[in-house]
Amino acid sequence: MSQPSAPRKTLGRPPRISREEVVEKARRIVTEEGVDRLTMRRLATEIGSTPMALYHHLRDKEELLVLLLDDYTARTLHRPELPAHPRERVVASATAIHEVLAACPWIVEVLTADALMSTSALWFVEQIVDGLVGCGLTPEQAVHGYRAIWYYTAGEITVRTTAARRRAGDDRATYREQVFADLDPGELPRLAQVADRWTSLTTQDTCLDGLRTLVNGLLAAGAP
Amino acid sequence: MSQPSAPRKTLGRPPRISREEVVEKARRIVTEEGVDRLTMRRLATEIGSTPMALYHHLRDKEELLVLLLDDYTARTLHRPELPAHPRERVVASATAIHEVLAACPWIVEVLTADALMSTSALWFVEQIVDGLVGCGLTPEQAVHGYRAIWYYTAGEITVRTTAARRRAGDDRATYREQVFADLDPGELPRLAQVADRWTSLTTQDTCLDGLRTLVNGLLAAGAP
DNA sequence: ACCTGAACACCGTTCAAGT
DNA sequence: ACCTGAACACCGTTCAAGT
Repeated sequence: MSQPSAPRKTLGRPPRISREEVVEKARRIVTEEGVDRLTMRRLATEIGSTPMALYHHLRDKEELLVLLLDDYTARTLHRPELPAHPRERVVASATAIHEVLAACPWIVEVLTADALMSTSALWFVEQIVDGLVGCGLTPEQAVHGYRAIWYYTAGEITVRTTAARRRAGDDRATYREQVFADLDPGELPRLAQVADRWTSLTTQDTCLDGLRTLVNGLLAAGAP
Repeated sequence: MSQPSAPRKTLGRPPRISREEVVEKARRIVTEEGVDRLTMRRLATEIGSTPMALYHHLRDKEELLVLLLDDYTARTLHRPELPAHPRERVVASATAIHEVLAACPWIVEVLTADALMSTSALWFVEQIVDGLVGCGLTPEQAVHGYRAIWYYTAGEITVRTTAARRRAGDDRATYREQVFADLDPGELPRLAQVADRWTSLTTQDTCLDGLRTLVNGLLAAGAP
C-alpha cells in the first residue's frame, strides 16, 4: 500500500513531508488523544505545515485512516505459533485478530472497510481458511466460514466499543436499566426473568466462547 | 421513549414544534436524501425554524438518531407468525431483525447502541432467548447466545453496508482485487486458490446460512 | 415556556497562485 | 513538484436575549 519511497523519476522541489511522517504523526495523535482529535488541520499543524500540503501525499482523510490501520496491524499483528489441530488453528487465528483490534477501539470506523481488514492480516485469513478446509470444508465453504467469523468479530468490537463509549457519557445506560426494570413478566417472561442479571450478563467477555461456538457450528455444517 | 404528549403541567408559550414533527421531518430527510444530509441546521430549515429551537425538544443529535431508530423499528418490525419449533423460532426472529435493519443501511451508525437495538425489538429478543431455552440452554446461556446472534447480525450489516458504500466510490475495490491477483501461492496457498472467486464468494448473501450455523453451534454447546 | 440571532469553535476540501 | 493563503461550504452547540 505505502509504496516504498521509490527513486524519484522527475526532479523538482524536494519534498518536505513524507507519507511515513504523516502516518507517524497521525498515529501519535490517535494513540495519545483519540480518533476524534485526528483532523487534517490538527495533523497539518502537528507536522508544521498546512492542511493543503497533506493532500499532496494523501487522496483524502479516508486514505489516511486505511493507512493508519495498515500501519497498526503491521506493527502489532505478529505471527504466533499456532496449534497443529486445524480447528484450534482457526480459533487461535480469529482470536489473534480479535485481540489486536479490540485493543485499539479507534479502529472501528475503518475496520469494516471490507471482508478483509488489512493486508497485514492476510496470513491470519489464510490460516482460518486453511484450518476450515483441514476440518473437511470445501474451499468455498471455508471462505463463507471465514466471513461468518469476520462478521462476528467486527460486530463484537463495534457493539462493545460503542457501548463503552456510551457508558462514559452515562445517562443513556440508565434508560436501558429502566426499561428492564419495568418489563412486564406477562408479555416478556424470559427477559423479565433475567432482567436483574442482564447488565452483568451482557458485560461479560464471552467473545472467545462465541467464536468457538461459531466454529463448532461451521464444522458441524460442513462435515456432517 | 417518546412520552405520549402528556397534558402540559405548566402554562406558557404554546409550542410551535413537537417532538413528533421533528422525528417525522428527520425521517423524511433520511429516507429521501440519506443520513449524511440529516443535520440539525437542515432539519431546522425543513421545519421552518432555527437550529436552536430543536435543542428545546432534543438533548442533542444523538438522541434524534435513537428516536429515529425507535420510530423506524416500531413502524416496520411487525410481529410475524413464528414457527412452533424453538430452533426455528430463534432463526426466524433473528432473520426478522436482520431483514428490517438490512433494509435501512443508514441505521448502522445508531444500531450498535447497545446489546439490544431498540425497545420495539424486545419482543424478538424474548423469542430468541425463549427459543434457546426451549432447546435446552439455561437462561444465562440463552442470553449469551442472543448476544452472539446480535454481534453476528450487527457485524454483517455494518460490514456489508460500508463495503457497498465503498463500492459506490469505486477505486478502493480495485486495490483489493489487485492484492488478490498478486497473491503468492507459495505463502498463501488457500487464498491464492480462491482468489479469482473471492469477490463473488464474499458478495453472496450467506447471512441466513451463517445465522443457522451459529444457532446450531449454540445448541450443540448448550445441550450436548 | 418557547423560540431567535449571533457567535464560538470547529470541519474537509478546492482553487489559484507562489517557489 | 511541492507547498501556501484564502476561501467555500459547511458542521454541532452555547449564550444571552426576546416574547
